[in-house]
This record gives sequence, structure tokens and C-alpha cells, in this order.
Amino acid sequence: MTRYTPAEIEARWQAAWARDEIFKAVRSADKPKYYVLEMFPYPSGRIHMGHVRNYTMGDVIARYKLATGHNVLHPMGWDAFGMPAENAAMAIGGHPKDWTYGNIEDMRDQMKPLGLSIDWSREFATCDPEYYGQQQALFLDFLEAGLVYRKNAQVNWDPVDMTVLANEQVIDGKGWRSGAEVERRELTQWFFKISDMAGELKDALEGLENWPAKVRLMQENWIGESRGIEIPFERTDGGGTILCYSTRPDTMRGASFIAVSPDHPVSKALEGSNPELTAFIEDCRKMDTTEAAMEKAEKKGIDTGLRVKHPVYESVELPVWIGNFVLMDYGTGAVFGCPAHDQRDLDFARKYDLPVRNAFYMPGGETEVGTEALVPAKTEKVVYIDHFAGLGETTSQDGIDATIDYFEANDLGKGQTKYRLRDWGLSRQRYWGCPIPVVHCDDCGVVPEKKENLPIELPYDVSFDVPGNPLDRHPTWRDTACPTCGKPAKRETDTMDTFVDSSWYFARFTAPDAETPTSMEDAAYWMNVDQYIGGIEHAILHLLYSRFFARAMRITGHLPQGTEEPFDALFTQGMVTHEIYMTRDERGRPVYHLPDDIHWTESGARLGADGPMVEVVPSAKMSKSKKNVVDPVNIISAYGADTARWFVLSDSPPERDVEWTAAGAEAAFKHLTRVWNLCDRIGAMGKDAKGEGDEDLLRAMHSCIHDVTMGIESFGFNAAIAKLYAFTATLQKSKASHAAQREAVMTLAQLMSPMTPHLAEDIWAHQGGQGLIATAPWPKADQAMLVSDTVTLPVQVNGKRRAEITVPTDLPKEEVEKAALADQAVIRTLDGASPKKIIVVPGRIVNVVV
RNA sequence: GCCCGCGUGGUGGAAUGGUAGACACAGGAGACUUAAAAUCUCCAGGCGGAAACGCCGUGCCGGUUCGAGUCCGGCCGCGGGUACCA
Repeated sequence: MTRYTPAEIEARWQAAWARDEIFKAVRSADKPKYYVLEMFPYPSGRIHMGHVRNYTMGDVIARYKLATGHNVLHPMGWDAFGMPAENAAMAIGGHPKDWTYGNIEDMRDQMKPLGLSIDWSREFATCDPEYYGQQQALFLDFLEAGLVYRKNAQVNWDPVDMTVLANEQVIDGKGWRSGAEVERRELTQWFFKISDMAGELKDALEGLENWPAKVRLMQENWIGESRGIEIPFERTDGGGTILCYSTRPDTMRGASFIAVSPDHPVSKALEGSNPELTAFIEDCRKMDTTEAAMEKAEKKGIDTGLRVKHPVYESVELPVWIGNFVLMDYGTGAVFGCPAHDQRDLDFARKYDLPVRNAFYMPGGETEVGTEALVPAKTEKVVYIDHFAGLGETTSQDGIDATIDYFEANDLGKGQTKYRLRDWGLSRQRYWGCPIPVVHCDDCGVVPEKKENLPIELPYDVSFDVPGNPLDRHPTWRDTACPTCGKPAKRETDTMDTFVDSSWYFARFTAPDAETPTSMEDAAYWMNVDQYIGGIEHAILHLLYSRFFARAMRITGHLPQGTEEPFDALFTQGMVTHEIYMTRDERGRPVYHLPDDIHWTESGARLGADGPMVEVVPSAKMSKSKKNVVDPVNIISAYGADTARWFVLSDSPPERDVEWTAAGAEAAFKHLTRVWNLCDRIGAMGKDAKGEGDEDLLRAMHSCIHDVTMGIESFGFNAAIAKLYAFTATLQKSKASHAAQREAVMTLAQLMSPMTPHLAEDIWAHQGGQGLIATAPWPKADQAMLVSDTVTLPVQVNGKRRAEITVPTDLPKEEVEKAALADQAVIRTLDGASPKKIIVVPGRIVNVVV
């Protein structure tokens, strides 16, 4: 008897796959193509369990598609630009480029032993000049097509470090390194005009049938289409009008104030005129720029002293307030407040003693609004009071529509469809990103770089010992000639948001060496991605940006028609989570520790055997910043890749988060050893050995083929594996003939091959299979072997299970009813009562209702 | 705050509106063994009962249905996103 030695088996078969180049993707007309892609990793330095889970799932699909006769494209690359590389350079010295490429080397070395069916010849990193140079070409084409523009926008500014901070670097309103109170500062920045496509991006969601409904819903809400109206309110001081946007113009009667954003032109004009008001606006500027911070902050305001006329009730004047809760980016940056029918407005009105006036009541009751605003569903009927357009009892939705019509007819306002989606700011004041290929010329202004000068490469000789963007203070890099007039000019020092890098890499994979961003021939053949797999945390931004990019690339001639939605099917896997271990430094800030460094003692978790106690924070997504990561390399070296792969697939449903625990890998290894031993035993049988129960074994086999195939197709990997466990047990106990057992074990190996490809190859070879199992045709379930003659039905009385009957599968309903009523347990439960109704669901259940 | 999910034994989880707890981990008992490991067999939601069996049970409250873990409404808890983390 031989032993299961994964290290040896896995190396051997990986070499065999490489030798035959079976994973190399080549265009071919004789097979249907299948493009499977997992979201590419950020090269943090170590692969973690989330990666193993993600890439193993993709690999199962890729290998299954290969076995079912597809021409598979399954590439891998690196999302290599980003902040952590600069942070590492600041923290430990070194260069972001060296750090990143070193990490890529390490991670590739850790990933390759997993035996993924990847075409490594297509690998690239987004920080390769060959990639980001093409990205710069795309930028120039987008610019020419009017898809990119510049405008002012606010950033988090650290006044001590004199640098722009990412939201993640702002902790409780303070800079993470300096501890200084962060201010908002306005900079001129580059934007993609994604808002122009808002309606289309929303409408097209409906066609994404193979996307999770939750992702489509999240995107729809994010785009946030709303039908409303823009209403100009005339200032009483003759200073013009203030344009307000409202989705509830039907509540106009209840309007009791106007609120404008602190960034609104009205606010800016008043700033400095009055110390109190100036202080208020300055205070608003200290708030984080994040939506969450603004929404959670206490709602505050200040009366500007300005007044506007109510557009309908002309005798009414409304005060104009500045409100810290009004966003300049949404609508017109000004709203009218109707406290009776909006909770936020009501809280605001109660706080500042503003009037609360109903625009409607619920039918049958004129109740006054207290601390809760009256906000019924739009489909509910309400009774409008003294409505200018003559509305009485109707739904809010009808009220809104009628009001918009009335306002438009009387030239009081204009109906508008607006979106919450804002344009995509792509400028970053950082070094480690794709340089924006434009030049600032004193005479010609902002000038696009010439394509022949691409790539505009990052300089290597930079330092991170002082805060700020090293490109800004580089002695010569900025100096260039204006592409238009040739005079000395300065390069743009902003680099691109890393989301740009990941918004088109899937297209680049179809022709990674092309001299242009894409090759139309290759894109036409390989696009779209048939199955995209990645974390749910990317449900909105990455996927929405990629959808925008696909459209923009279509418009600029970089992708063929039909690629506007680049991902035909999407699967969002859950995250791998782990407890977080934390101590605090002398300033009370958290310091995180790796699970490997934690020692569990009777008194709790310690850092090292006698070290300080560690605070255990509940499980969260494994992330480098929280250090709650587990190293899969240990598991691979202890048990082999097949065990690691089997384990991550078997333990929980792929879309759900999984809490990592060390237990379980051992069990997976034991099972694979059992399968190995089984193959060994069958191999040792006499070729002509007869036995009993061939039919039963083959029936179980066909049922397993069916269930595993369905499981793989529906991402039910854990359920598929449960079936494989059961079938293995059946085969282990089987006394069938050698021929039947050999067929069974070879089929078992095939069904396992997407999950444990190395072990499967070995069993296949051991049993004398032809060629590689990876390219052997996928087994088909014989329908005739799946049906049985009899079926066991549970019998319920009033919905509670009381008995079981076994009847012929094709027994007519009336006969099933008779059989159920004849059952002793049913008779006992009925206790003489006569059934009112009997429900027979063929093949499933019988329910007797009394 | 807002948007989107999730919640089932000691644990991970299974279950087209149709027998809740498949499969596995941890646990218990047994076989083999001088012994241990390994392997194999069996038990195992809770309460009551010798057993047959009965009652309860899928975060909480209510509803729809012959029948609800699954659908609907309202809560609670946890997680993801919240536009400069990727």
C-alpha cells in the first residue's frame, strides 16, 4: 500500500500541465470560448485565505468549463498601484516600486503551488509602464471625447503635514500621523463624466440577469434616480433667486425655511460679512468629507437673515438658513424645509423654533405633528389641505405628479430627473499611481500630452522622508516642453485613482501585449467576461466604474459593440473574517497584532507567552491594516494544495462570510487520504473480480454526477462536496465488481478534479485513464439511472409530520391518498375525525387537513 | 444617518413554500492494539419518558398559507458599502 504524498504528486502534475500548456488560451473557432476572471489581488506581500477562496472558486469554474469542451481564458494580474506601497516606504524605508514588485514575486510564488489553471503568459501588473502607458492613451482619448474635465472639489487637508489625506487616514477628524485637526480644502481636480451615463447605467442593470439581485439593487440606489422639481425662490432683497430642488413639491404648503449648503454661492457671498456666520461656515469645513460623517453629525444651522418669497403663497416669506446637512454635490445645493413631512426638517425646526405646518393629513384625522414627521408611503392616500392645484384626497405620488404639472404650467418651476451619482474624481495627489498625461503651459493652458510620448513614466529617484507628493518636489521630472507650442512647461503631478487601473484590466487581459490599449480582434473574441468572481465589498464602486469604462472604451473605439456590460455573470463571494487582536500605544491609539503572535492562556489572549493582554475585537474582514490575517502557505506546506482547496470550498457557502478557524484542514486531509487509499484498494483488486451491488453503486454514481454538476454550475460548492463525501462512503462500503468500482472511482476523481486537480490526475493515471483528467470530457448523468421505482412520502396531519409511506413513484394521487389514510399512525392521530381536505404533492408530501 | 445583506444544534453549515439539522468538525461509546496514534463502527437539537412516543425548537413579535428556516410587516443583533483603503 502506497501513501498519499501531496508534495510529490502536486509538483509532478503541475509540471505535466505546464509541459502540455493546457491552460494557455489561444483563439480558436472550433470551441465555444469561456472567460472566467477573479478580481485581481492587491500585492500586499502575502496571499491570504480570501485569495485562496476566491481563486479556488474561479479555478473550479475554469476547470469545469475546460472539461465541458470550452476554450477557456483564465488570467491573473496585479492591482499594483496604491497607498500601502507609499505607506510602507514611509514606515520602513525603501521604494514603492521595489516593495511592490518584491511583493508580486512573493505572492506569485505563494500562489503557484495552488495549481490554479491560469494562463500565466498573460500576467501583468498595473504599475508596469506597458500597462499604465496604455491607460494614459485611454485617458487622452476620453479627454478628446469630452468624457474627462476639470473642476474644483474638496479634499481632506492635513495642515501640519501639508498633505492631502485619504478618508481612511482621517481618524475622528484628525490626521493619522500628525494628529492635527483636518480641514477641507478646495483643489482643481480631474473628473470622469460618469453622471452623464447615470440613466443608462441604471437602466442597463435590468439586463444583468446573472448578477446577484442585491448588487443590482445597491447600484440602483447608489445611482439614485429621482423625479423632482427645481423651484426658484425669489429673494426679498432683490438679490435674485435661490434655486431649490425637491422631490416632494406637494408639501410646498408646509415649507417653513430654505436651507443652503455651507459651500453654496449664497453662503460664500455672506462669509466674512458677519462673524457668527463666518465661524459657522468655518466650523462646517472641519467636518470629514465622508458622507457617513456628514449624515451622522448633529444637524446644525444658522439664519442668514435673508428672506425669500413663497412661490405660491405670495404673502408668506421664508427665512434662508445655512445647514450643515445640505450637500452641495446633490441637486442644487439648496432645499426647502417642510418639517411636517420630513423627519430631518422636523428635528431642525424643533431645534431652532421654526414653524411646523401640515400640507396634508391622513384621511379621517387632523392630528398635529409632534416629534414624529408624517411621512406615509407614496402609494398611501392622504388629504391635501388648501392645495394650490386643487388636490383633495389622493396618493402622495399623484400629489407629486400633479404639483409638478401645476408648477410647469404656471412657469413656477421645472420638472427634473436627478441622480445621486456624482462625477468620478480621479485626481490623487500621490506618487504611486498612473501619471495623468497632461502638461500645464503658461500660454496654452492645460494641454494633453502627445501619444507618441507615452508612457509618461514615474521617476524612480524620489524620497518619502517628508510628507506630500514627491512628484511636486522632484527637481526635474515636471519640466517638459508644451506639446502645442514647444515652450517650457510643467507636467501635471496628480496621478490617477487606482480604481482607474482596475476598470479596464479585464479588457487588457484579452491582448496583454497589444501596442494599443486593446486589440479589437482579441476583444471581439474573448469579451465579455463570462463569469466574474470577487468580493461583495466591490459591489458598487469597482463594478460601476468598470461599467462606465466599458462604455467609454466603446465610444472611443477601444472595445467592440456588445461589451457595454463587460461582465455577463457575477458572483460575489463572502469574505474571510477573523478576530482582531489589539493593544493600544501610549496615546491610546490602536496597535494590531497577527493571530500567529497571539498566545492563548487561561486568563485570555496575550502577546507572546508572558506578554501583555490583548483586546479581542469581534471578527471582521481579514485586512492587512488590522493584521487579522492567516497565512495559507502554512496549510499548503503541511497538507498540500488540494487539502487547502478542498477545505476552503467545503466549509461554508461561497457567498457567505466565513470565520477562519484552524480546525478542519486536518479533516480535509484525512478525507483526501481516504480517497487515495480507496483508489489503491481498487487498483489492487483482480481485474475480473466479480461482486454484488453493481447497479446500486452505479445508481449512486449517476446521482452524484448529477448533484455535483448542478452544484458547480450554481456555485453550491459546499453542497457538491457533501455529495462527494457521501458517494465516497458508498464506494468505500461497496462490494461491487472491479469493473464497477473502477468506473466509480474514476468518475469520483473526475467530479473532484475541479476542486482537487492533482489528486484527481493521480487517481486517473493510477486507474489507467487516457491522457490528463483535466482535459477528459466531463461525465454525464444517465437520467434513467436517476429515477427509482418507489418513493417515501411523509404524511402530515394538519401540517405536522405523523407518518411515512412508501409508494410506487407513479402511483396516482387518489391511490396515494388511500395509502396515507390507511396508515396506522395516521388513523391513530385522526382518532375517528374525517379529513376535510387531502393535499398530495407528487413525490414530496401528503398533508391531511381535519 | 442612509443603502444592501446575514441570523438554523457545542461549531461550520444542509434544506425548488413540503420530513428542519444532510455533510463535516469538536464530543461520547465501542472494535482493533500490550498501549497510544492511525483506522473502522455506532450515538448525538432541547425537555419528558424504560421504551413506544409526546411536546418545544431556525434572533424577537405579528401576519399570509393545508403547510413558513424559506414569503410579507415591525423590531433586535452582526457584517459590507458610504464616492481618496483596495
